[in-house]
Amino acid sequence: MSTLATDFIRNRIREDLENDVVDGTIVTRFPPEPNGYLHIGHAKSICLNFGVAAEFGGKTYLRFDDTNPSKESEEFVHSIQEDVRWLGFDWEDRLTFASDYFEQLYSFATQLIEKDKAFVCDLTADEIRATRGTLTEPGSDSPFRTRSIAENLDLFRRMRDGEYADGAKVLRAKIDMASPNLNMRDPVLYRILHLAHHRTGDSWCVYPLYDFTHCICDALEGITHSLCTLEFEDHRPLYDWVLDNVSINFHPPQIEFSRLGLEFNVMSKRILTSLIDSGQVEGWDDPRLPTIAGLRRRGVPAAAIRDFCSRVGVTKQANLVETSLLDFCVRAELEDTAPRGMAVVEPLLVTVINFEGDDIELEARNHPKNLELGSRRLTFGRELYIERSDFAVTASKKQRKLTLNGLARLRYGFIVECVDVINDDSGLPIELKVRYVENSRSGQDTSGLKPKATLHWVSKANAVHAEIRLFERLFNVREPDGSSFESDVNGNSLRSHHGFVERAAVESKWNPCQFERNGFFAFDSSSTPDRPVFNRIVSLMSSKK
RNA sequence: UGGGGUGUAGCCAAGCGGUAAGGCAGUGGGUUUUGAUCCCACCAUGCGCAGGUUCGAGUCCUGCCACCCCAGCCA
Repeated sequence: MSTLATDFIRNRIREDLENDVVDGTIVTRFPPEPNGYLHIGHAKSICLNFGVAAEFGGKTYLRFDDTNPSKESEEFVHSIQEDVRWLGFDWEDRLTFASDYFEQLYSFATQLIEKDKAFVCDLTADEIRATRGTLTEPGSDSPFRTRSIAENLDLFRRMRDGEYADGAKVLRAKIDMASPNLNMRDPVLYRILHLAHHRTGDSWCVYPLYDFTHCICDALEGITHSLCTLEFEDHRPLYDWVLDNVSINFHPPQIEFSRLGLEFNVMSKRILTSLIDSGQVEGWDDPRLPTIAGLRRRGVPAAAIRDFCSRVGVTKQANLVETSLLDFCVRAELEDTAPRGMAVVEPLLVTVINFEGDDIELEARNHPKNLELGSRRLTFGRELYIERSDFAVTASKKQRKLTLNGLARLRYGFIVECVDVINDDSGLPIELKVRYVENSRSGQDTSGLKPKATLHWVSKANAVHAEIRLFERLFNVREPDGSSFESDVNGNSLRSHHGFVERAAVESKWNPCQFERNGFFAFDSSSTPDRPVFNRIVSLMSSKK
């Protein structure tokens, strides 16, 4: 976090500053389309754009690229702002919308017509596709390409005035139908869409396309470095063409970097949307999703996401980052600060048969090293719970478990010896009878006993019933493409348990916290005081074999 | 077989002609009442391949190969 990043973009900016190609202040922008929630791939771009500006004393705009009213909505502009803010970035007064510039955009389009650089085309979408040519063959000119400037001006005006139906006409740039770059084959600049826009309402029925809009907005806002992902590399000539042919005295350079790939995850908004629509997950904030809202609900700290993005770096190489790196960042962020408590996910009842009288109060540190986190009282009594998986009738020497006739230490409490196991009809243990060693109390142990296992536990008197949700990867393939949810989606990605959490963790509202030996947890948003729900953010690292 | 890109360890990623950073994962060891944390050590005679230039090449040149992106009136 503290080492300053040196990637090809920051190097470029440093050079531009030194060579005075920008005058002192660098300006970037994060330009999401409000047609979905943000995901961790967007976080990479957000961290880059806002991070770079902060590092070089510059400014960053949050600009919504809202040129397609058929897909966009106010819900998404709200969620996106919330997510960017939560990630820790501030656009101050630089919140803009491409739709703020619709009037200027329209007049720039008119300019293009006047310079004979654009024309109104009556071809249908299918006809345009058919005359675009292929990757290896040139396209052919539209029969409307030779319309007079005056006619084009008139027609474009009438498009705006609503005289034509959707799709009846488009405005096209007049470039080169034989260009090897398909984006340069007279690309469509404006289309007719009789659709209300979430910000401009019914003011417009013609909407500009990305290639025409984005570069102009960048120029108008004085963006000194327009950073985008690799798939726009082929659009750069068009980005430049538009700015070169319109009266704007500012021309940002477009610089492309590779998108983030995270194994066992999808970043595609299309696939994310279908996951939600098909009920595979609960919504955009499902804790199994790599969305910012999902990560936040799961309990992942924003700082961990920032750290992750910084560790991943910025290059032009296609990448598929392992989830272990994200897990590492989450653990690293929580290790020093998360209070420790104990929770039993799959409880097994334990009766301490030689325990009599009042419960004993024990003291437990809330963190093994960070003493500022203080300590809490634990009660030890006749009945308590341990983790089912911590008991086995017999176990190898390698395994650290409580066994029949074996010893184990209850963390911060006493050493116990299991003297009997009671099974249900199917042979599953339902209760353990143990004896505790009176002089083995933590901190004042004179028993001389050294059990291999230290177990987490919750005494019955101190236990709060809680739903505990454990997550696994949503997909069981490293690079899901969304083509087959049936085979690719992990049916076991959510396992909900009814367990017990020690009272202090619930009452003190530790969030996030660590349940020792189980992982880091956070309250789910569905949690209520009398029905706590915990999400496991990430398990602990384990060297167990 | 058009155009645009990218190839350095299992995964990221530095390197900008002077003899392969760092992180994650992994392995071995130490500390430890969380199989956690922390600490130490190990982990590319090798940089997609083949030639060439050079005293010297991951870095320069040539030729191959592989992979990614592009034929929306999406962004």
